[in-house]
Amino acid sequence: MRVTIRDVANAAGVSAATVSRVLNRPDLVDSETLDRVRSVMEMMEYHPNAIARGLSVRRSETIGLIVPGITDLFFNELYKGIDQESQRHGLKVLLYDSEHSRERALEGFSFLGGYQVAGIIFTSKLVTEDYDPILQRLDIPVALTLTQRTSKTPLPAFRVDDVRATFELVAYLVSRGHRQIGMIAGKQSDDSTGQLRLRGYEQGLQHFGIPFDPRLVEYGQYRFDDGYAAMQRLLDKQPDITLTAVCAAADEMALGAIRCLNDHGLRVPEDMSVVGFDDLPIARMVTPRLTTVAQPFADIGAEAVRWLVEAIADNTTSAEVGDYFLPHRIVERESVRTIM
Amino acid sequence: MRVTIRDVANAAGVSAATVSRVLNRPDLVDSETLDRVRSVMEMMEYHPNAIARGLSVRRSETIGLIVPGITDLFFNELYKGIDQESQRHGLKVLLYDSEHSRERALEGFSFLGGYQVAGIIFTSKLVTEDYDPILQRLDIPVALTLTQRTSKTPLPAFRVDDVRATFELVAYLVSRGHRQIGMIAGKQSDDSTGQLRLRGYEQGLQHFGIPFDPRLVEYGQYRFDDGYAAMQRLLDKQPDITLTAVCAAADEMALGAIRCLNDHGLRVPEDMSVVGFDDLPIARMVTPRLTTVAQPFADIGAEAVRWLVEAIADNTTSAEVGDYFLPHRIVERESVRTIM
DNA sequence: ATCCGAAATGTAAGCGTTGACATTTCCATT
DNA sequence: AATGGAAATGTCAACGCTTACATTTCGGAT
Repeated sequence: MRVTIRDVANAAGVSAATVSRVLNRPDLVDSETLDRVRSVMEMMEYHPNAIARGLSVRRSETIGLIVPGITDLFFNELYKGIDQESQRHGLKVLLYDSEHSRERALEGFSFLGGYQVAGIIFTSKLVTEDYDPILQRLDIPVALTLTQRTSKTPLPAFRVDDVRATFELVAYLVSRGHRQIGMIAGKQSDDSTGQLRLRGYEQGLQHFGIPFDPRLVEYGQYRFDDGYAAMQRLLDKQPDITLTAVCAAADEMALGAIRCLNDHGLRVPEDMSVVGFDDLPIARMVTPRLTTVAQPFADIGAEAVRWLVEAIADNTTSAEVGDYFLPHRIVERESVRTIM
Repeated sequence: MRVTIRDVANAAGVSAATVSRVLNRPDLVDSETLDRVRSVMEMMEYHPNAIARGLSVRRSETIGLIVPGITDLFFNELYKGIDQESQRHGLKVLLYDSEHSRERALEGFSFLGGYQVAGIIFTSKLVTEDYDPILQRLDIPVALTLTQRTSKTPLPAFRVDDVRATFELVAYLVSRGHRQIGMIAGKQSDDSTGQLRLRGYEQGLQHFGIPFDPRLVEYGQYRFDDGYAAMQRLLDKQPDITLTAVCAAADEMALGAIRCLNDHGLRVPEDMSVVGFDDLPIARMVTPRLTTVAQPFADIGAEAVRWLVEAIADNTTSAEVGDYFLPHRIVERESVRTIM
């Protein structure tokens, strides 16, 4: 049987309330008592029961995190940012993997609710209107990361400006002499991010007077194999179309595209330039090092936590709601060739 | 205010105990009552409070997971395996990142203890004797993954046979005509896995009558940059030593080594063969695809959970303790050249 | 010495569940 | 109709902690 607050109290010759106070409001207890109780705690190896505390104060010092998939390569950085910032505020994070399923994501909310989380960070490709009922009923703050809000419920969204970033990526390519630029975009139907990046691509072309050709864009679900397959389809359209560069909506897809090109005996960047999106840790590990736009995943996570902490403190379920754009950055490496 | 079990009870005209029973022992309640209570729950959107339940039954349906670092590339797979198997048993996993620090790892135990976890999966480079006091005092089962037990406390360890696997890797290299094989090993001092793999390397050489030359081995801490630096040191020793292949103790270090080689204008596998260890998802994404030994991370995690579940049920803190070797597998890809 | 307010500590109820035990209901026997 | 026992339900304390409120202690001002 673990040692409880009462055991400590008895051993120290005080009441449980006093022990509780040395834990939570040490300023309220006599310095002598404080020392005594503390040393007793030490001696007895007392560790407060977070569950009991949670029940008593009616909320745990915990925030929930719902992610679409643990194995998504961006997950690690995002989690790191969230975890570290949470710790700074004495919060614990409870993880929930929605496995890219809408139903599981929805379940996630009530699951986390059962754990009395003080707030929830939600990451997903998409937040649609079917979330509204749940969201509305939730009496704890929710922050979105890496997603655009599309539901009616006002929710803050922490992300980069995907349109702008992709626009700049195209501009970068153009500045290197490219005019025939393909796109491997995110699956449109179920994903707002994919749409935003595609729009950025279109705007980029338009801005430089390059006509948009739908044949130059293929779609995928952000994974390596999707990138590979999309590149393959692009290649199959030759010689109908010709490309000097491909812009992928995610690093993983960019790697897939590169692999596909390599398998066809094409070299990057000599024969084809490829850019990605995300700047995953692996982007700098591969050959050629991938030119891409960096998303500050850790900052995005940390920022979301900060917002949550504030919202929790204010007891508003919606502090300053809106889109919070975090700065992206084009990381120039080796996967783009300059055309004269 | 969330709806509680008593609210449901009132609304359904039964006692809280009955509601509790429909939740936990539906067989004990009249089918009519069952339906009624259930529909009331539905209607009121009742979600049981896991915290209160945990306090009442004196343990949460939760297991703790302590990992050395979230950003370690193998983490995702391991977590996935653990999470999925846990779910199957109605368990939730609570994550704790020790950030590669011994102190934090130790803290992890009491932290998780505070959450009344029913068991703990511990992953780390090293479990030394200083863990013993804590481990011994813990009244919940603990399973190790990816680590060898070095502490006195008997703990089950789920991992691959590192010695054997590295041995086979060397054998593979030899079968491809290599005799001058370098090694990028794990930092010896603080890491048993590193030692095991080095031993496998030595045994491999010995088995094939190749003299062991300490100048051919360099050390790193498993990260990309360590691999890069170690490869650099190896290269610097030329022409004192000559190498046709390098065996890295981790995929990430193998990638670092490859980058280093590339930066020196050397091609893999034409100029140098490289093998890794882990078979991370990225191993198949890079060019050349990395030949490596696959660790079944997900299975390792799942297996550990299964053991834990059993130990929890048996209420032994140590069911069948010992080393559980999971099958590894050499994955032959493109980073090794056959020498005639 | 006396009194007062502040400081320190104690008391006890309550957080939402569960589970041992007690009570009631119901049905099959007789 | 009476009875026994199983089935269904209810009562209440307990889980470990916090917190509002009550009580005691203390030090200074009178």
